[in-house]
Amino acid sequence: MANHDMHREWASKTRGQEDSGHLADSVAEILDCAALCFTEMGFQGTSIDDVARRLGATKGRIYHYFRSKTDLFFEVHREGMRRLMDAVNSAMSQGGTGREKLLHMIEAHALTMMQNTAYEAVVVQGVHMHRLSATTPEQRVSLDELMDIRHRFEQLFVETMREGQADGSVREGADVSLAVKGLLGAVNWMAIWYRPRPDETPEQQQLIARHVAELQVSGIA
Amino acid sequence: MANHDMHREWASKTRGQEDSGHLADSVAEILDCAALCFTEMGFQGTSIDDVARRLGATKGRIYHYFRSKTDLFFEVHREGMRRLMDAVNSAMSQGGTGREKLLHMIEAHALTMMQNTAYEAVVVQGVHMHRLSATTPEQRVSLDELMDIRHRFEQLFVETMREGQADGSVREGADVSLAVKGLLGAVNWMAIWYRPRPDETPEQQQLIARHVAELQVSGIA
DNA sequence: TCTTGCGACATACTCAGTAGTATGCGAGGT
DNA sequence: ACCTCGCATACTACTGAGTATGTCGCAAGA
Repeated sequence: MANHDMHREWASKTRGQEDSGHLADSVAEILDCAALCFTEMGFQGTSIDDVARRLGATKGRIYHYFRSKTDLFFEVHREGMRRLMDAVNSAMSQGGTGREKLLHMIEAHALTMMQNTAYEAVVVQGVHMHRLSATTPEQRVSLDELMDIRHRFEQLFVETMREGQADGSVREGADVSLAVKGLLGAVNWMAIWYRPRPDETPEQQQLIARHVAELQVSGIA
Repeated sequence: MANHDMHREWASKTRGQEDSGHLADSVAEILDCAALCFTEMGFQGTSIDDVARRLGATKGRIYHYFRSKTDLFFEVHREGMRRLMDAVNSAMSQGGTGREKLLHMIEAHALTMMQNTAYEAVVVQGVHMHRLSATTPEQRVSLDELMDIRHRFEQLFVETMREGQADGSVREGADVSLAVKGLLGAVNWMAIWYRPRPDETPEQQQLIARHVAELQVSGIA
């Protein structure tokens, strides 16, 4: 019970300023291992013991910081979304026409997917879970919160695309909402097929990301 | 063991000509319910008892026709892929330039996604599972087989796009493989966000499908 | 007509795995 | 000397896949 409150405090702390202790390291380490396990074996397919084993520890350590398996999953998801948001927000705030901004946003999104495969694969999984009715009452609150963030994320693209239509850099007549769902789908799907080559340089990653973004903006014809 | 062989025979029968008995109905009914359960609660989140309950029956009925839960899942997946393949193959065989064919193929794919939400959601889930290392030796054989079909499916798009580049209807310079992964991602992502409106007519569905296809071919700019 | 066999399930188990808990325990700070 | 943090250990209770066996109806042969 005291434990329980501590977790929540923790969540807000990490979201705010980084605590300069070993605590943050320990939590981050757990999140990293959890992200890998969830990515490789899925949420239900991963047992807490799996994560613990990967940590070289036992359940005790995990349950000391997280109330439940679901809580752990959501925290990984949240971190993944945070990284996505940061990257896209940053790209969006660098001026240009609507079309240019959109291009940079998609590119940033793609690059983040490629550089955080584990976390972002969990994010994609979480979006899937939204359909899933199999959630306890309390978990649904967390899920809804995350889906709200997800929605705001999507709105960033919608707004920028509308901006592009206003300044003439994006063609009119297209259903903006549908177009955004399409391009986000294309990028999110990278979680399925993209695997970093062992010798892949950041420059090569950037090239792929740019290519994906250009295709979504300009099409193939 | 005799049971086991029966299942396999069965699979080939259903893939060939329809048997005009109650057997096919019973199996199809199970597949339908399983597709819904897997879609709503995920593979691991669905218990055989869940499927049975939805059928208004018990485990016995399911295990009479399927060796294991995994087998059931794969059979649903296979059916979903079959429907996709049929639709896309049919669209591809209707002439036109490479670009036109590609447009029709994407449209057919999208429409199939919208008209078979449960089965196709399972297909998407199955593609996810390919990453998952958590599969028993024998299951991996089935999974690999399905991934092979999946790969041939993807190749249909790749070939058609190359055809389009040859006849000048698709622009050169684009990485064909990457482009195909992008557009397939956009369409597959429909499994996440698309829900048929209660009063949605087939014509409206067709419009959405066409729009999605056009966006992928022409881009937004 | 009887019965014999089998197909199509239902019932009643087993048992391994797993989320979550309760408690122990050493180290470091005060 | 004590107390709390940061875990490890040792449970519990339950779920859920798979199995073994029973049962009922029907169809074909004798």
